[in-house]
Amino acid sequence: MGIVRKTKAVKILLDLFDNGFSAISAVDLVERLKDEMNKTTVYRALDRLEDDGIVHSFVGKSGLKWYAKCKSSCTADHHNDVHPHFECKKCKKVMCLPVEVTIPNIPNHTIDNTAVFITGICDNCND
Amino acid sequence: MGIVRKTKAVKILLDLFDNGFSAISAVDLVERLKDEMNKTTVYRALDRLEDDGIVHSFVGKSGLKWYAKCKSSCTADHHNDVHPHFECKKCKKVMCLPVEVTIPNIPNHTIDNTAVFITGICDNCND
DNA sequence: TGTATTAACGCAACTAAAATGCATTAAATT
DNA sequence: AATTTAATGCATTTTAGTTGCGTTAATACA
Repeated sequence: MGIVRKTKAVKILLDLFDNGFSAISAVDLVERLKDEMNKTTVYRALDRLEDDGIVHSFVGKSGLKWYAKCKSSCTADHHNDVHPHFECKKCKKVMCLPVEVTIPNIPNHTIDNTAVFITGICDNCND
Repeated sequence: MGIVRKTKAVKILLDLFDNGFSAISAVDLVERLKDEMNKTTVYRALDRLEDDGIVHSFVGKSGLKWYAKCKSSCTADHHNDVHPHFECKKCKKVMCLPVEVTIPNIPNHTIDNTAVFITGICDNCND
């Protein structure tokens, strides 16, 4: 369960997440890191980082898996900080939105997890 | 563009959607209809049905593509009736929720589309 | 109602994301 | 420094979905 060893791969990944990616897809990471580590390593390291609540994942509109660093202290089974993810159809960037989305109460349903995925045009492209 | 001919495949699909599926994944449809039509046919017919605003699609938590029949009159480019989709982790069923979800205003962002995917336990399994 | 047109189909092959098995390597622990 | 085993690399596999192409069948029209 979770990260046990601070390997080179894990350090590189954490460094990438710290240096400004709001969110990045697994595919992008594999491509970007192809000279530094095997794609299997990327997938497995991301899995462990997610297990430890260091990053969270979500699927984009196309079904691709995206990763972003957690803000608050999330754990394996408890992800606080549930925020929408936004994909700009112009610059293709995906980012976490620091906004609260409230889901109306649904009778007799137990809500476990809510994922909100928004597409549109981001502030940067909206000038 | 869209459905032009009422083929056997299209009729079978529409019949399935009418007879009680709240939502069904493409994979499930391919499996369920494997004796009646080719998987390529399933994918292509679903594409056309979606183009015509007869069904809508969304990606589940695992990245699989799901389809459900549209309630209101949706067209190719305009899907009214944007509702959350709910996956029960017990019975694995996915359904459309007849609820409004309001996304808070996000400064300088143009919102194009919003997908809300909720996981939890449905009313049927919650007894 | 028969014939022509072409959308839709079936099949095989392909693509891309992600997972798996296994031998090897390198963190951590002593 | 030696030991332990988590983590890695590489090859292979799995799975969802797509594409090309020859054939079939739904529609239109004579």
